[in-house]
Amino acid sequence: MKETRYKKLQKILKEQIQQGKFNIGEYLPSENELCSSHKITRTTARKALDELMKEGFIVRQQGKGSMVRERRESLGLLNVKGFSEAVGHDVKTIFLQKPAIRTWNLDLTYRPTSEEIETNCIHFERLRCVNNVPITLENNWLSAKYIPDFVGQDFIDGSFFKTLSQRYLIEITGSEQELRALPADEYISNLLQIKAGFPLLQITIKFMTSNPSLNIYSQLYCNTTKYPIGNSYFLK
Amino acid sequence: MKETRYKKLQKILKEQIQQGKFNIGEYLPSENELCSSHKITRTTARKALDELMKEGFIVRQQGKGSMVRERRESLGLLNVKGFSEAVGHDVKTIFLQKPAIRTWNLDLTYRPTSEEIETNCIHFERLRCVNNVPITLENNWLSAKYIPDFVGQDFIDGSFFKTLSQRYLIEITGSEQELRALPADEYISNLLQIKAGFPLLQITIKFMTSNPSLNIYSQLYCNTTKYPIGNSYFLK
DNA sequence: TAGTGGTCTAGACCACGGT
DNA sequence: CCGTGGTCTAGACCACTAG
Repeated sequence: MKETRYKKLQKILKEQIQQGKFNIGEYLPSENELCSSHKITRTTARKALDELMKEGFIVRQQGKGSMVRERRESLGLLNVKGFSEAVGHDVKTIFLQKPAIRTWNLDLTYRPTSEEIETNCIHFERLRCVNNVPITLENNWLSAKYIPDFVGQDFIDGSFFKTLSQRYLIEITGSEQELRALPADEYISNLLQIKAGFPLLQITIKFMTSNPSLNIYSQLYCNTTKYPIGNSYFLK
Repeated sequence: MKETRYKKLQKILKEQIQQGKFNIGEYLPSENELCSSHKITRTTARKALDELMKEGFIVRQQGKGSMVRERRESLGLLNVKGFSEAVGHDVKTIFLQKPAIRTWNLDLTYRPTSEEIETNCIHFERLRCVNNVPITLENNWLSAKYIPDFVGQDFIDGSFFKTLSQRYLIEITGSEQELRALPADEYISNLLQIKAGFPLLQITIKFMTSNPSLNIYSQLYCNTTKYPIGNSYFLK
């Protein structure tokens, strides 16, 4: 992905927020200050701030400035972020099935395109644990066509999305989700160490990527008792 | 709310999409065409298209154009849209408790600010039905301070958000949500005509508005068996 | 009144898609 | 090759906030 100027600034500011150089409630430098310190125009600086606002890092107010927001300590923005971005918890991942070529044997709301279904399918299954308690069961399917040599290799930093980005230059560009509350079946209740029939949040996701022919299909089952799924949304 | 140029264009295009002047899969006029036909610059035209993309109406692709997207026929984008925007269903709303001044007696994740808690609280409870089947129980709390004469009046077109917008010029600017799967308790299971213990999707929402001192606190219990909650998200 | 973010103009160059 | 959207510049005026 092209490293544009606004993305560079966005990344710098995000890291500074994450590293605590700007604490919650504090204000980022003003747009004009960012312009002169980074030798860019306001349009570019605003674009970076717009993106940070979309991601929920800041709120902006006319006449005041760009204030760092409290990002709720749920399991983070599940939308397009990876699980590993969840903060403040000891998060562990266990592969129940490592990535391998399998059939498009999925029972999902979002069906693969006919183009995809003619290709090989990569599938993997992971169990996500928080503080050593299994919280989420995750299944993923995607076409093998555009990601050669994907199976057998480890993920970069354990992150699927980072691997796609750094190794294949594929970025997530959007998602569609459907949410259901369902009783746990036998298989899942064993894995999540709960009683069968216990209510779980099922999240069915289709991730779109920068490659229009490549989508990622995921299905999650979440035990939301201790860690509800968080989500934030800002219009302007 | 100020009617800026990009908002005018955004509104025009959105209505044209909703009215079917541009069908799914078709392309909107190019940015340059919109510029000349509306006598604006590309910056302004792009801002309108950016907003439409954020709302999920279009996808844009370099070299091709802005294509009208299929908006899933679940129960719509529950994020910031009202329930009444759900399409393709016979939706009915029953007030269990009409808007009235009550106490801030809520058991929510998102707590009112200390500023809000010193004001009077308006509360109302609604049951939303699809095809005459009760699907969602909804509770809402908000400060009475900035919306004089709210109680006792009917909603415009039955829409709470439309009433806020048209009668008080208050717009929704963002939201935070938390999602949980929970077993139905006695009260809710009666209302939704399901067995006690049946899994429900609980959505706890804090809506932020254009008035920084006014937030809306909502809690929903959804029977997702027939109508899952939909949600889409696009980055650029 | 000074400084902030919100909107807007009139250009420019680039990367991508299809011809 | 041309038209598309993506990025960027260098300005301008406005509305809002706070001292």
